[in-house]
Amino acid sequence: MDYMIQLLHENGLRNTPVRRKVLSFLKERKHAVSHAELEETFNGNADRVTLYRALQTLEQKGILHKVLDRNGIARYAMCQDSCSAHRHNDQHLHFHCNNCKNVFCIPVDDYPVVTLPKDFELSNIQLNAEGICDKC
Amino acid sequence: MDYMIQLLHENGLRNTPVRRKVLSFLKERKHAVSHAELEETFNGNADRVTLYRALQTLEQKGILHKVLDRNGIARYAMCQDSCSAHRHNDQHLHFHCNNCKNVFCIPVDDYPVVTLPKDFELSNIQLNAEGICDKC
DNA sequence: ATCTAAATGCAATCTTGTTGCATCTGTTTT
DNA sequence: AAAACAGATGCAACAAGATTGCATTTAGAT
Repeated sequence: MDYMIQLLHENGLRNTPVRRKVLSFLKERKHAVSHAELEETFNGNADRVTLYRALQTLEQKGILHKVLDRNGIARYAMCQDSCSAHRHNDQHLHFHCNNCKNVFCIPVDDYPVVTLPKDFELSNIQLNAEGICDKC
Repeated sequence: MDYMIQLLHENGLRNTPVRRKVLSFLKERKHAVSHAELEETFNGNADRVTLYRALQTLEQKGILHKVLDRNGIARYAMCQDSCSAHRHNDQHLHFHCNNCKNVFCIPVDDYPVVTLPKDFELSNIQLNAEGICDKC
């Protein structure tokens, strides 16, 4: 719990209940969580908008990782240490479970090397997989 | 133009103005197009909903390929010949231009092979790239 | 304890996409 | 060529995710 406070402080963010709770909730999960799920856990103790803004802020600071699920809905997960406000380390695979709809971040050893057509400038590559997760 | 009619006929779809126009428009483009863009080109001559339904139908028949852009918004492109109603050939990369937001389908030779954690069942993998396209 | 910028809560709004239903039209059949 | 019918369209209403404006509250600095 102390860690959350430090994390917020390091990033020049105020230590507020919503942010603390979002972080400690996501810390526990190994998969990316949607706004709706998060809102449920707050059980009416946080405004929808506040939650949206908290997630947005935490993502911009490089604390959370944002990934769109198969329906284009945003999900958030704790970043690896290697992420920062300026660069998210995307060198992992996002596994989308077709049953529970959860998104899992899975490390990948040999990331594919791709050559693009002329005049295409690459900034990063993402790998997405679809299937059924271990719990389903 | 005759080709569109044949294409619709082959798939047991009626030859309607909206479908024909959607197809001939997408035929010209080398990138995936959103509903909004498509609606613009119709200039008020097609209902929003009709357009949504046309795109949906064409995708279900394996004529169009659907891909979500960086904002979770659906974009459609003509499928390769290898696509069918039952199986979309996804063995290509989707390049998302950070400037014009267009999505390009780019063929890839060596598709990555990934090993997942225990009890994860893989059904398919997609490759997404981000950057700046040739025109931007 | 005071002060201020940052965070929150609420209402309103926007965008993407879907559903129900009455009407119209492409195609098939006679 | 006309009738018939399933399939396609248009309109209105709705739903979910997400954003914006603004007044109020609060964390943290002085």
